Amino acid sequence: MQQNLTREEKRQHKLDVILRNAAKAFMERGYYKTSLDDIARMQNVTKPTLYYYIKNKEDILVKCEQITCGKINAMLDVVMAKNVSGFDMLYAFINDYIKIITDDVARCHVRHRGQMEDRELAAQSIKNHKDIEFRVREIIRRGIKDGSIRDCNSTILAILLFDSLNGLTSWYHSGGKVDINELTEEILALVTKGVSGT
Amino acid sequence: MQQNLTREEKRQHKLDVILRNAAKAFMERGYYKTSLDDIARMQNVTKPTLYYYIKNKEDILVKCEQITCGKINAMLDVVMAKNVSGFDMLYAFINDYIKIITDDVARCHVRHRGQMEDRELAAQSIKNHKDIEFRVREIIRRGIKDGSIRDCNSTILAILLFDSLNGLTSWYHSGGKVDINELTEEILALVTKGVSGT
DNA sequence: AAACTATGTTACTATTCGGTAACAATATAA
DNA sequence: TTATATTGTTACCGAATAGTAACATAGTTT
Repeated sequence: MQQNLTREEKRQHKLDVILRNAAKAFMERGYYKTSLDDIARMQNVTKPTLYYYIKNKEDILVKCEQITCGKINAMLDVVMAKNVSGFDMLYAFINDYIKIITDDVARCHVRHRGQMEDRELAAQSIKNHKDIEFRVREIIRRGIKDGSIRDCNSTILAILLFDSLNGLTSWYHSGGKVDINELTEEILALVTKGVSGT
Repeated sequence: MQQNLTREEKRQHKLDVILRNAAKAFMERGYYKTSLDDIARMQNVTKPTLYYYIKNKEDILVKCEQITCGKINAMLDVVMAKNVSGFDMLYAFINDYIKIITDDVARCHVRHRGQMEDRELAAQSIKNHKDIEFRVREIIRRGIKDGSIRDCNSTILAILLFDSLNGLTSWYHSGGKVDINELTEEILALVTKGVSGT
């Protein structure tokens, strides 16, 4: 029992390392320019070993997605349960979302979302994101209803919001020059007030 | 002479068709999942024929970029020459930018910018975008100076702006459900006023 | 018409890479 | 200790595909 758990934990940990390294490489060199041999080398193992942890190359993307969507939905559960205005919910969501997606695994997911070659997997991937988008739209609708958010097309706003936040993944990476707190401040100010001068 | 021109025009036209078809395919199936044979088939020619018009596969991306950046810079020349406030310039830029990038060749450029395998080409590609970003930052700085734009970090604002606008390329395509004018309206309202309720 | 140039084809090469079969070693359990 | 499950390796296959060489044909010029 104790041994089984330890073994299972070791296994889980190795999978995490694989995903993290693969995600990082996919972001730096691109999915197709990163071979499974490359990824295996990072772990100091050989390619067939990877197949003990993943089903195939695409499965790496799927697993990155599951982890990331799980985090986002859990965060949304918390945020949407609060008894605050729609605007405050949206504010909290943006704040937390930035923290979640500035991570290699999440960045990898955002960049490759819906691009699996397997039709079913791609469809599922798109659905996962649509579900999240729908929940944010619900937040926006509540905000419009309670007057805390300007009356606008909630669908377009939700998409635009995700576009700008997800855009971060292509240039922001922890350890860079821009401080995440300043970045978050600027984004929240921009989303809240827009660019107009006083 | 007349014939030479016609021949040159025909050549240019064929290149345009190749770029347009390739760009569309790259957006739908992805760069690596679209083979040169696929692209050739769309023109009803064979792969080697393509090499009469392009240097290699990456050259398609380079040419899409040249066309698109050319358009954007020409537009910026016009917009920045106007004798109006920084805010009005930014407004005009956004309006025109949306029209430019909702086109397959431009979308292809945005999606593959800086991802060439050739180091030099990738560097040049990034520089091309940075130059444009710098010009927009200049617009923002002018707006902050003349008070028409809220005091903010112009670098971050420029990046965020491009992120949200470029994000359009991954979901908006002419002929879809969303009307480009309504989309533009919503974006301009969002950028201008933000999401806050009155 | 003849010479030349532009445009296109068929057939091939070289390489990369995802995935697998067969086998080896190590750890755990009985 | 012996049997079993887990984790890893070496060596290989098959398919895809970017790019090229050699050859064919149509259009243009003189």
